[in-house]
Amino acid sequence: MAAADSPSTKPTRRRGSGVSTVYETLRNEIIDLTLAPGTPLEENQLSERFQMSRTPIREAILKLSADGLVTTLTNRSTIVSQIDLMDLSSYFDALTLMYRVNTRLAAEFATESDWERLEQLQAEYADAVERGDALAMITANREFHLAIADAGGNRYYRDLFKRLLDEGRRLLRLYYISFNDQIPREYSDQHEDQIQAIRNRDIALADQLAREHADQIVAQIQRYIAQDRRHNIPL
Amino acid sequence: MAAADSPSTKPTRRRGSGVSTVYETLRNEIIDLTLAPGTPLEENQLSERFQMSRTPIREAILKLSADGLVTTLTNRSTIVSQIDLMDLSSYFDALTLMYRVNTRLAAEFATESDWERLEQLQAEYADAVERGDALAMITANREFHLAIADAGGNRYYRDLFKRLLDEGRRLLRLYYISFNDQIPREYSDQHEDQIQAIRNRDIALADQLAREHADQIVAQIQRYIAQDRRHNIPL
DNA sequence: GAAATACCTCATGTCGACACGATAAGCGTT
DNA sequence: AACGCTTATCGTGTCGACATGAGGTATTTC
Repeated sequence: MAAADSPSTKPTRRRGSGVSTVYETLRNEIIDLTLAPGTPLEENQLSERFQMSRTPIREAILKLSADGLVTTLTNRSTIVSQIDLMDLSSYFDALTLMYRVNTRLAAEFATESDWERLEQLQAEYADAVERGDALAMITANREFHLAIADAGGNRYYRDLFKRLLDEGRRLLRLYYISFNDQIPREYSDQHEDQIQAIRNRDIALADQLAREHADQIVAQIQRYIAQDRRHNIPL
Repeated sequence: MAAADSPSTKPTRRRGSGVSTVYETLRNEIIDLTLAPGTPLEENQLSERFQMSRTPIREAILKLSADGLVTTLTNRSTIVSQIDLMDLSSYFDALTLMYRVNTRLAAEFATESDWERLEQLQAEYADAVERGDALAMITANREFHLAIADAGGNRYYRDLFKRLLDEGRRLLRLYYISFNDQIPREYSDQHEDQIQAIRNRDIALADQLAREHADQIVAQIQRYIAQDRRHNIPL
């Protein structure tokens, strides 16, 4: 029964791997702006690209849809979700709040191993800053903040924070572009201060730092967008 | 081409309706505890029940999984998610915070039409309380609070709030059971006070009321669970 | 020449079937 | 009799094909 006649035609990836492969690949491409907002995702095309049937593709797209990363028009193609500038204030508001509550919880509940993980991730971040590697910065930054959320231990806050960081990674990209991929040293140092506050279980200070950190990022992005918009005003 | 030979064999629901039908049906059954936590969901069985292929079933289950309502074990059956009592404090914490921020935003930004909608929903809620109809209470209560979130206008807060209300509807069920499906009048009145605070744009008061409302529900559920647990202590 | 209409194209929604993995059962061995 | 191995069974993961509905296009009419 083992019709192993043509092993070449069967790369036979592991059984349940199809969906997650497609999901993670597309997710990264969307977040890194490799796939621009508005880009249509055709199942057939993806099917050919990933060398698998439409079924896993479909399920991956469904997951992306649940994450809000793609928008699916019924009976019509699904496209990469737009970054809508209308909701920016909502976004910044939520991001700031999640920064704060997660940092507060981390200051309250983080354990020694959490501290170590934070310092390790911060080291990676600092290294990326040193090298001027924007992609690495974004990744490390995300990991750093997610680690804070993990240390805080609230699943719901963590999930929303993750969503905000992911959905906003496209915005964050703007943030780094606005510095020409060179983050001033002081911004990186903010992370260090946060770690210290968390270690000292100084909830008030941690909250304050988180708030400042968020405000700073928000202000920077807003400045960039305002500037960018000026160029796009149609006359 | 129109092979309408056997119209009886083709009830032919509308094209894209399959997934959402299954999704909403199962979702309600899970939330109403008709499907107890741990119940396995077999695709074949559901396929037969809903009279459609496994594909739409599969996609519906995937959406439920994204909502955290079901847990899928790879290559193994998917089951209705457990209500894990470990995360209760996280849950209550997040619920309280979402109560507060959404109510604050509503107090700040709600328009006249929002007020009207709130009063209408509150009337429905009061009516359900009057009749002692627990299911209607839960539904109306959910609608009421979601309306507040809508009035607040922050998509991210709204979505998390919705998730909390849904995921917690199973818990909320306990809340109502603890009153024997009879909500004391004063709790219902809290809604009225909230509407007033929102209308008066009294953010501080709205926040205070939201906090008290949430605290109250949390305390009640915790009391119920503590009581319930005492019976289950194994010796 | 412009608008409305009918047709055509094509991506999605749905279907039935097959393959693989994992558990459960049956068998043989020590 | 207990343990390990082989085999049966079941459900998921994946596949290719068909049906359907929504745009786009060409044609026709005013």
